[in-house]
Amino acid sequence: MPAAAPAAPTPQDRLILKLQSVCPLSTDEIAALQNLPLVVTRLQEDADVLREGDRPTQCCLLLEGFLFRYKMLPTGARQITSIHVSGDMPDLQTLRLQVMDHCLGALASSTVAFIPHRVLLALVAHHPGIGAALWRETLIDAAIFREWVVNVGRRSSTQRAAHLFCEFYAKMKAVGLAEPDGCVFPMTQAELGDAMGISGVHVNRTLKELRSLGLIVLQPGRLGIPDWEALKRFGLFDPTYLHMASHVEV
Amino acid sequence: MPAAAPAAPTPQDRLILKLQSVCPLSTDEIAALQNLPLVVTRLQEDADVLREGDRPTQCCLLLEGFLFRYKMLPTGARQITSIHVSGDMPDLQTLRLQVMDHCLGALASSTVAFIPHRVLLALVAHHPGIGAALWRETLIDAAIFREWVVNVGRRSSTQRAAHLFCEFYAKMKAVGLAEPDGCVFPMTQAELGDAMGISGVHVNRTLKELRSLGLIVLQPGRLGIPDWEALKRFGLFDPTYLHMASHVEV
DNA sequence: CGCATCATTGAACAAAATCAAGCGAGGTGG
DNA sequence: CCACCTCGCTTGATTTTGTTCAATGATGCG
Repeated sequence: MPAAAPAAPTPQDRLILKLQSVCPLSTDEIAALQNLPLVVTRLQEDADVLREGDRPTQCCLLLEGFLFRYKMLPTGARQITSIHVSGDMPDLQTLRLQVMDHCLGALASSTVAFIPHRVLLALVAHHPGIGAALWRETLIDAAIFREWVVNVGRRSSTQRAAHLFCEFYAKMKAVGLAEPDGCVFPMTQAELGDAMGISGVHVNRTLKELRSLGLIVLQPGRLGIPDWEALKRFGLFDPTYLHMASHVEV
Repeated sequence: MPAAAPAAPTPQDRLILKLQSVCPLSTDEIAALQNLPLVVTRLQEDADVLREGDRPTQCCLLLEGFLFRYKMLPTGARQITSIHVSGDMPDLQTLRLQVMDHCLGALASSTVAFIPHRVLLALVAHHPGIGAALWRETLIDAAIFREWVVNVGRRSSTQRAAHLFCEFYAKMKAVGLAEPDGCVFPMTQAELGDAMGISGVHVNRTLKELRSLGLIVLQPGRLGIPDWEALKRFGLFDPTYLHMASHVEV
């Protein structure tokens, strides 16, 4: 038997941390979450977790990697509607909305933990605080969608890209996955285009401009941010809509 | 004392109807809703119910008229993110998100009923079914935001307008406010532009084209839809994302 | 090495913004 | 009553932004 290592953070711990960053939890509630039965699964890059029309019976908690939500148009065009990092539960809404109106896929190879609806519903029924925290999670999701409508509808392509990078970096920082001058970044230019509502070619020119302004250093797999304040200013980024706990700094 | 008229529908009734269209309610829960204390208020056109940064202590139920949510950019540009009809609670998220990250205004003169957070929170605590229904309401809200991201990001301006009209008509129909060939329509062309992420001038040309295709008949205050199926087809409108009760037909 | 994917660039074209002007209905005050 | 004003709608001309098509690098991997 191996010697007891310093307690590795379990998937449950990650969920507890996430919910506590949103609402305080009681000892009882924490204990209940500790005992949550989870099925941990590995996802290939580009694999779909859920497709439009699916009626899932479980929710997933993203442990490692990146997921994203998107819709396909009959024309073949794709619009990405959100990007998710560790700790997110991107299909939490299926607890109350039976049928998926969009797809959920893996932007990079990722690890997720599945929790049956049955278990989550029981948890919410017995622990109102957890229910409140989960509800709040979905409301923050909605706030981010609103901001994306603004981003796609009313910002220039350079501001749009800057704003997207700001949001991504802020989310990464909030879960401790960012360095002071950048973070991992999993999106290709084509994917960025589908997220910003512009063509891939135009993404390239847009990034070129941001680069020439010294606002970003984009290498495959990594987003470098030499001057965070400057990027925020340029993208007119106001993190209020992320509704982060007051102790998280952006 | 006036003779008892045939029971006029109270604001409470409207809320019950709305929630029942989303989740079945128990007799107990219906009784609790019947006794909800409400403050009915009249709003002028263009009046704001809430502004960015506000920390409201009540939610509003739209009884009559039209509200809309929007964000102002530092540049002065505006993006409308949703349009609301009778029965909607467009600030329900304030129950769990203390600070407003956007504005809520009246598109036309309207009547709303205010319910204190305190009362709603007690209701949710004692009646899980009502909590589930309210949560679901906010999730449908989020689903509509997702569709707006797609609309603004990936549809041509004509499809975009057609899709917006489809959504509006479907929502009006669901609350019994539509005729077979159209409905009241409260938006000016400038407001349409701010909802679709295009300029006012371009809205005009877009509408001209939809009109010339025989898809809409737009008079001030009214949206005429000569051929609903044709409009749906043109706007690639799939109402799944509205998550309406199965008995509502679109 | 050869293939696949992603990034990059140029050129022609299309969509939409901007600027500018005019029209028409409704409301107000002299 | 009518001149006048405002607001919303409409249209043309010009410029900007972004798309599409096409081709070329770069990189990594079996």
